[in-house]
Amino acid sequence: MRHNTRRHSDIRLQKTRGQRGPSGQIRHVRRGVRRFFAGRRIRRGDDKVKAVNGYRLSHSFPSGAWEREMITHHGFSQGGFALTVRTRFAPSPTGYLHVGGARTALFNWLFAKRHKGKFILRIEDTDAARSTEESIQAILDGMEWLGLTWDEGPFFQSKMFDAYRAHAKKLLDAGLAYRCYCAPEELEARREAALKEGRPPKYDGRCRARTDAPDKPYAVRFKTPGGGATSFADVIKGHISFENSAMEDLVILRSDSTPTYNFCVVVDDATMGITHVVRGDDHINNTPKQILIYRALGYELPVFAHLPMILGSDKTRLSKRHGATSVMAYKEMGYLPHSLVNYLARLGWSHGDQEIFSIEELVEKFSFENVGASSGVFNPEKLLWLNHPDIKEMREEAIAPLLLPFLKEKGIDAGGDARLLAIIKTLKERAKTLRELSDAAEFYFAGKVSYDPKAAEKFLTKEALPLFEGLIAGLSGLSEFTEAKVEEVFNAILNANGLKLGKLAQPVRVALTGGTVSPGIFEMIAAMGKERAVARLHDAAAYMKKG
RNA sequence: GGUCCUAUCGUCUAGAGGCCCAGGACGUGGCCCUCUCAAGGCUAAAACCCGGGUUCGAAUCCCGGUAGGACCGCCA
Repeated sequence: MRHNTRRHSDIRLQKTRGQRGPSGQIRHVRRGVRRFFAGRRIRRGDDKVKAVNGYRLSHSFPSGAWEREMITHHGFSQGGFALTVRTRFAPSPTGYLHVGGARTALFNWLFAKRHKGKFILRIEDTDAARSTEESIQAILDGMEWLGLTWDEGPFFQSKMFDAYRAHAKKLLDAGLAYRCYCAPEELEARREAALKEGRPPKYDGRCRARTDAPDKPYAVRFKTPGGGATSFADVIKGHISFENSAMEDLVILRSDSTPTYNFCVVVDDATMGITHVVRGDDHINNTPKQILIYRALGYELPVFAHLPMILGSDKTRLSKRHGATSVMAYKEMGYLPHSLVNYLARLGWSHGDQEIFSIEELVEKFSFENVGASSGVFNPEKLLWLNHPDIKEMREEAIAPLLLPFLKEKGIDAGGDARLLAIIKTLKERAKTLRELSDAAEFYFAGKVSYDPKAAEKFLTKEALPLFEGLIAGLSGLSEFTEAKVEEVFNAILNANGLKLGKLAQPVRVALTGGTVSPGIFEMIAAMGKERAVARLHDAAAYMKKG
């Protein structure tokens, strides 16, 4: 049953368990539950009071608002002492860092930075068969390129098996878990049969009451409570509740005694002191299981924030079909890390009408309150649009080292070229990516210009020959080869012949670049340098005479 | 099939019961500027999933549909 929770805005948080803060110390802050509930369609049960992440929601707050930040910053105040926010990114090393993972990492990072907390990197490599060294490196590279530096780690789950086993033993000893001797093949057969008959494919718990201990390999299963519900207040999605009866007794230790995901996550997040678990909303269904384990282990719950997924253009989960999904692929396409970060931040999060943010602004303004609950489509065109101002506003000195590898791919070694900065200056305003910039720069370095046939036919005509001769003479005579001086030479010729700039600029453009598209004619000539410009004009003049 | 999540222009979003016959941005069309191409400026087309309810008043709150997505492993 759904409630109009907005009307019940007299809701407060009370501490019900844990040691983090005395009850009754909740400040009133203006931006409270109204928005939280308004946009989130929070559901609440019929009962007036619900336990939520160790707090209770109840209808008694006199000020009529609820401290939203209390959930967001859960664990903040402890008798006046600030506890630091600790977030983590926990990828499994089975491939490269993709944009979805990068966004999850970014939001974790942003939240930690925003609250001067710690951001932790943890590699979830319990599946030895699928985890690879290359993947680990690829993820690290991607994070580093994006500037998502971590304060602790990387930690590897594969090195912490003892801790998981110890925790499992604790549950076993407490009677909160049990040994399951069912063979995997047997379970698989039962699952298929259940699916076939339309029954939920849930483990029937047949080993739960077992008192014998056969000399067979066994898995350890967690005892899920048969009744009741497990609910939590997600900072992004609102109140979420699951019936315990729908959950099965999940395996926490495999028969080879390696731990499983849902168990490791809890043990790690709890022992690493993670205060805010920020991850994709594909984990929502895992959350109640994890909460149950937290409780069984006697650990305090973190705050959960489930980010909506990133979809492809056809609104299905983003995958290679939709184009590049690897973060490093964007580096290779000539994007700047800031653009990707800016784009990813804006995909799901917003701050009024603002589109462009510096990293500092992002850190300053980020809040889960402004993260939308619905999934978003990855739009490469908008990312491209964002990259443009980044390149435009970057100093030539900063662009140069990034551009060199792209030029090198074309066989151009511009490292020692004194003209490089001037060349970049002419190009950067009109390049959306570094790759585009390197493409556009190619003509500057070419040994000989090859003319686009159509352009040559239209512009490199006999009529233009006298103008070229005048230009060659004028440019050759310049002692100072600057943009302004070049322009003076042009103007003199234009005035003497009563022509508009277009009449001269286009033929010259073809002569110098081979095509009809280039930076402004004066800046381009100046950047090219006298020697090369004059030589190309000579070549063009010779071509005109022939043809 | 079960569970959970979600729903405003093609896309990202603003929206906190009246400031909304819905604002911004990308993309698209037009015009201006102009030595080409971009950029820039102006401008146009373009959305509240449907049905009930609450209310003097609903994009907004409630209920029900519908649609999309995710998850249902001894994967993570």
